[in-house]
Amino acid sequence: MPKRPSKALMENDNTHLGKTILEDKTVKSDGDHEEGTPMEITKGGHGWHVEPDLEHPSTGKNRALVNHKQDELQSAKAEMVEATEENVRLKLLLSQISKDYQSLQMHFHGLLQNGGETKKCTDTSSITALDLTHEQNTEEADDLVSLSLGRTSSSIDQPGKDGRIKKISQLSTNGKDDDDDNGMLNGAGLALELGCKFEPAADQSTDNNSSGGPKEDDLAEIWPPSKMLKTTRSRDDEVSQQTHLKKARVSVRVRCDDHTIYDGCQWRKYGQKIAKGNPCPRAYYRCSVSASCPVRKQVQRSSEDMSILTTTYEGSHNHPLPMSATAMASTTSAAASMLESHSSTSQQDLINSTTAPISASTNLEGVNFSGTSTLSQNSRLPQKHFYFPNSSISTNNSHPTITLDLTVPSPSHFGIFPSASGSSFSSNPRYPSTSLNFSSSLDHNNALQLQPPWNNINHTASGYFNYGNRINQVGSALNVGKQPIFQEHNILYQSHSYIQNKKPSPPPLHHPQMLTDSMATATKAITSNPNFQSALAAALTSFVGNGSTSSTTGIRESHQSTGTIVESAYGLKLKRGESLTSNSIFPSSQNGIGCASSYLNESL
DNA sequence: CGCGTTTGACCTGCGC
DNA sequence: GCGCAGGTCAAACGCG
Repeated sequence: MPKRPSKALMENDNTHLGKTILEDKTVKSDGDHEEGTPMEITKGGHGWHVEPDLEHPSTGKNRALVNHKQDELQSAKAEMVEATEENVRLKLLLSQISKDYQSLQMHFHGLLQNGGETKKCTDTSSITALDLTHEQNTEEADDLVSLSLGRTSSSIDQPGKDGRIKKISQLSTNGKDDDDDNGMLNGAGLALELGCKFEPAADQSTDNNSSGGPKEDDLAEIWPPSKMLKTTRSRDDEVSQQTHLKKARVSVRVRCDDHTIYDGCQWRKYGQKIAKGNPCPRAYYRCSVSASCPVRKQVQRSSEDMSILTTTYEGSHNHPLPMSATAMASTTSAAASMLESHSSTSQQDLINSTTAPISASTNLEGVNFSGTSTLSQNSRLPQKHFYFPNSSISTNNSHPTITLDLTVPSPSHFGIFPSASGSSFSSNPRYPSTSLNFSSSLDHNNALQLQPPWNNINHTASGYFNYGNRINQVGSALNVGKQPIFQEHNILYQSHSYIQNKKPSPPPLHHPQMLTDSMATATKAITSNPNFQSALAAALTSFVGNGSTSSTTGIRESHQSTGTIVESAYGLKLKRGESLTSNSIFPSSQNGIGCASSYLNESL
C-alpha cells in the first residue's frame, strides 16, 4: 500500500500529487516489473513504495492479485483526490488568511502614520475594544507576532522599532521573516512578557532619566559591569534593550505551605540569601525555560506569618511562555505595567489612582475586557481607576514594586477599605511600592466556581501541556486578561504537575484556590485600568487566542469540563465571535483549532 | 552522568 | 571611604 503522504508533503505539490503518483505507477508497471523488482511509486524522491512484487499480469494465476492491487490503486487514487481537494481548500484558506492579514496590517499602519492615532483610538468609543485589539494584533503580527503584555504605550506607537521585539520574533518564528507566507501562523507564537520597561521609551527617558543617559547606564543597574563583560555582545544588545532603569517588580503574597507558588513557569534556583530582619532565607530563581530569559523571581516566607509566601517577579520573558504560565504572567505584567504607568506620574497621582474606587468592581463585564470599557478606554465608564486597599508607599525598595496581597480576605470587592495594616504612607522619592490587596472575594459569585485540577476531568498529572485537551487549554490560556482568566487558573492548577512534578501529592486545596481566585480578581482590576497597555496586550493575546481557537464550543467545553461557568465570558465570546466573523481569519472549524493549537504546541 | 540545588565568596549599590 | 545589605556567581554536592 502506498503511504499516504503527510499534509506537509502534500502542500508541496498538492494539486498534482495524485496524478503524479498514478503516472509513475503506470510507467513502472508497464516496464520495470518484469524483473520482479518492487514496484516503486516515487514522488520527488520521497520514496513511496508499493509492495509486494507484482508478477507479470499475463499469468492467470496472479490475475486475482492484480485485481486486488487495482482495487488498492483505486482506493489510493480516491484517497489522493480527497487529499488534493483538502489541500486546495487549505490553500484557499491560507490565501484568505494572508489577505486578511495584509489588510489588517495596512489598516494599522495607516493608523500609525497619523501619529498617536492609536492612542486616540483608545480614547474614543468609536472603536471597540475588540477592534482595537484587532489592530494591535496586526501590528504585532507585522513584527513577529509577539504578544507583549505590559508594554509601554510608546512601544505601540513605534512598532517594529524595538529591536528586542524583533529578536523575539526570531525566536518565535525560528528566524523566519515576517514576510513569510506563513507569517500568520508564525504569528501565533506567543511571547508573553512580564513588565514593560525594556524599551527605551521616550516618555520614560524623559521622566526618569532626564539627563538622557545612555542605555548602558540603565543596563549597568541591572547587569553590573562585571557581568556585562561576561556576556556576549549580542546578548548585551539584547539585554540593553530589555532593561530600562530599575525593572519593575511585582510581588505576590499568598498563603502557601510549599516553598514556591505554582505560576506555571520553569525556574531554576541560583541563590539563597538570608535577608536582614527575616530569619527565613530568600531564594533566588531565574527562568529556565530559556537560557537567555532575564526573568527572575525571589521567594521569601514572611517572618511574621510563616504561612505567607512572597514571590517577587522581575523582568520580562523573552520567549514564548507555557500556556500554564500565562495567567501569572499576565497578572504580574499587568501589575508591573500599572506601576510603570504610574512611575512617571506624581506620587499623589498614584495615590489618587490607586485609591479611587473601581466603578464596576461588582460587574464582571465591567471589569473584564468584554465590557469594552477597559480596553478601549472609552468613556462608558467615567472613572476607570480602581481602588487598591492597603495602598502603601514604602521606602525600602530600590525597585518600583507592586505587591499583590492575596492573603487578606475581605468581604467584598475593592470598594471597601480593609484594616490596612501597615498602610501608612511614607515617602519614597524614587520608586513607590504599591500594595494591592486582591482578596478572594469572588466566592459569592455563583458564576465562579473553580475546581482544583485534581477534580478536573481534563487534568493530566504528568503533562507539561495537556495535549489531549489542547483545545481547552489553548482556548483558555489565550484568553489572557478577559473573563476566561478563570480558565487560566485551570492551567495554573495544571501547572502543578509540571512545575512541581517532584511532589507526589497535590498542594493543599485552599491555597491554590485562594490564589487563583485572587489572581483572577487582581487581573481583572489591573487590566481594567485604562492606563494599562498591558491590558491592551492581554486583549491581543485573547484575540489571537480566540482566533486560533475560534471555537466557542471549545471554550465552552472547557468551562463545562472544569465546572466553571462564566456567563460574562460567554457574552464575551459572542462579541468576539462577531469580530472574528468579520475577520474570518480562522474558521470555526476544528481544522482551525488544530492548526493553531498545534502550532502553539510546537512553538512552546 | 546530567541536572538542579546548596552555599560561601564576591560584586555592587547605597547610606552614613 | 567604609560598612552593610542585596544580589549573583560558581564550585561543590546530591539525586535520579
